[in-house]
Amino acid sequence: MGIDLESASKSPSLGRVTLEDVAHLAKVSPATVSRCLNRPDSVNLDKRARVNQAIQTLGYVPHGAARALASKQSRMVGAVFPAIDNTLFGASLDAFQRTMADADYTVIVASSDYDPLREKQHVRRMLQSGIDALMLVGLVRDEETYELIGAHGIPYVTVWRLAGQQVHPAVGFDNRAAAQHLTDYLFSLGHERIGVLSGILEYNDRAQDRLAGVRDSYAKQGRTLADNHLIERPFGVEQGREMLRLIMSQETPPTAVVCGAEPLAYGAIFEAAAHNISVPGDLSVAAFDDTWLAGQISPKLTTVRTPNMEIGEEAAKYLIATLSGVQPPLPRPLETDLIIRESTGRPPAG
Amino acid sequence: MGIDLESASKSPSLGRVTLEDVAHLAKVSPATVSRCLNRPDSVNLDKRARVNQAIQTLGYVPHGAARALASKQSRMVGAVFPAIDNTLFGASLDAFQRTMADADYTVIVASSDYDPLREKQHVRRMLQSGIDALMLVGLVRDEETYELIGAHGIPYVTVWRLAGQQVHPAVGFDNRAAAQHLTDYLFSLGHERIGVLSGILEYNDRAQDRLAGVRDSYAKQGRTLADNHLIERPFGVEQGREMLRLIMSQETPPTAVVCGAEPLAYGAIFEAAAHNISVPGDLSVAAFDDTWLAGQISPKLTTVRTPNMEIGEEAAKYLIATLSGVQPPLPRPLETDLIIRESTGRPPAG
DNA sequence: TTAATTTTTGAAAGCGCTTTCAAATGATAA
DNA sequence: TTATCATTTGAAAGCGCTTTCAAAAATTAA
Repeated sequence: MGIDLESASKSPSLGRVTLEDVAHLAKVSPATVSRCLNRPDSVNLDKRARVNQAIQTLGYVPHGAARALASKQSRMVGAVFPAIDNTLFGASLDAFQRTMADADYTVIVASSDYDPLREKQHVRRMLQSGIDALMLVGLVRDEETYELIGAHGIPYVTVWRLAGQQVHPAVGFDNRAAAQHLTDYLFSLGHERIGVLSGILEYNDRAQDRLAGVRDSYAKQGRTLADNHLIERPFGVEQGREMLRLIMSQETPPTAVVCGAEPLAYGAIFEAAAHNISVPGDLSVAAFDDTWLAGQISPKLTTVRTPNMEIGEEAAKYLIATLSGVQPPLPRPLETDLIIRESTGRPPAG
Repeated sequence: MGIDLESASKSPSLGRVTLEDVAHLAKVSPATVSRCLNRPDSVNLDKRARVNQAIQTLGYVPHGAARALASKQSRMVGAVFPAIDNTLFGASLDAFQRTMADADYTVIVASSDYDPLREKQHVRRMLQSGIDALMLVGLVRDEETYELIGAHGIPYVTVWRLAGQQVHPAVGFDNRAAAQHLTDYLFSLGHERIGVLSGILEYNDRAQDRLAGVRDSYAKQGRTLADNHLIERPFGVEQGREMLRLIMSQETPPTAVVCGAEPLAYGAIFEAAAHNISVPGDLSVAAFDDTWLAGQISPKLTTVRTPNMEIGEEAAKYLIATLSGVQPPLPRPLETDLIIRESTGRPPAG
């Protein structure tokens, strides 16, 4: 059962160093050691010193599972993203993890591949691991996922969109308004046929919102988005190229396209170049995200800057506050900016 | 103390559902329920059915911390990357997480920002959380970090380079050989002055290896890399631009540059374009990574394809095997490919 | 100085599971 | 049928911590 003072020097790595070992060495009770770890102020100064000293010399590392079992909190939080191999969610995850680490939380991460069932699996697994809180992207998911979380009674937050009618706490921005604003701008340049290159809409409420925003803008013009001016494909440059080809081969092609995400826009721009379609001369291209490439590529991309890092950070802060007993105000919507660069302009004369 | 048969229906969410509750409902002992969870074959068929049924109706979710405490394994593994907000490590993380999830492991992730002290912090925290295994990038780190891991006796694996002299298990590829190969190619085109645009070398053995590879190639030519043809900056497009400006303003600028990572190369290409430096006419540009952009940008980038996903997957497999008692063979070096595209060519005539 | 409070401490009872060990059951051989 | 062995089962003892509760020590008031 652990080590005591003398044997410590003799057999340094004989089994795990426990809190009890520390207690022995420091000549206090285990309870006191525990207090030193959790509420140091509640213990006498010299005893605290002795304990810290003992911890030091023994190289004691608390046993998380034991703590979690006894205290009913693990100091672990979960985050499930649709994908984690891209800059977009990567930035959110990075900020989330940083903020959590600063508050001494560890983060478990998983990617759902835009699949609600897979997401549910991950949530279940995380719940089982004992997470204290959870971050999820968007609001649309398998109902059972919400039930699982509810049954465990842990706080959670959804990100990358606003709550809408829903009751779930949300940290994000108004995709719909942003899309409308962007489309309004395109209309204001004189465009009349504005196409949409969207990611897969199913299970992706952010994409749905953006499409709705475009439609709102159309409606304001007393127009409607032509069916053949909306194309839907998975996110990716290749897909962007393909979609551009498709949409430009319509009988009456659009003079501008709104892309649901930046890779799509890059694909569109590359493919346009390959077909001698001038951007923005013949076709305006706009998108969302404003990643590091947007301002570098030629033509520089007109795009809506989305608060990727802020989302991760604010979501973490919200959860941390909730966990520490503070009931934080519902997070305010984050801001987006329309960044007008070179890829958009007036429609061609003809 | 939990719920029993009748009260279950009356008060569904009154406290946590425990294994004991399941045992009651199924009319077996807790031990048997535990066996159903862990080694189902060791329990009688109809009893197993009763238990599963009970689990179902009660919505029982095992308590991870309790399991970890009793069984001495948490089914959690850790991964700390220098950064997680980029496609490169993102792809590794993604593959790692996927593979781990398939083996029913949960992954804790953190980013160290290329800072060994921060990395040590994260490792400590993860160890405390009770991870069963750990993945780390590169070999160079605070010695104490290795000691911590050693003291806990958990398996670990390092990635993104080969083990070299070191005794640490490593899943990766030979950065040095790849860099040499790339530089050889540039020399074979007739270049004589090949510059290097490197990431920060300190604490980044991958970057150091790549630089060494370039030097190897120089040595083969009986030449040496001029000091002012090596520039070192953090990874980023902006930095790439800056470095290109710097290196091209030397008295005798290089006719080719090897970039330590792709963002640097894009920066270089963009900045070259801005200064009417033709790529590859006036300057050849080559890099590492082969991300989604490399083949799309103009000029298409000559680059070394690195096995990002494979790394994550193989690292996970290695750890999973080790954890399941199989002593896996030390992982073999992964392959890289030199992908020659448009950004490299013969040096200018003059 | 002593009594009344407040603060600090330790003993002990769990937290929810796994796992040993021995008992009970079932299968097989004689 | 009975003896022998293999398979299933349950009782009980932890795993390493936290936390209540009551006792002890330190502080303040009287």
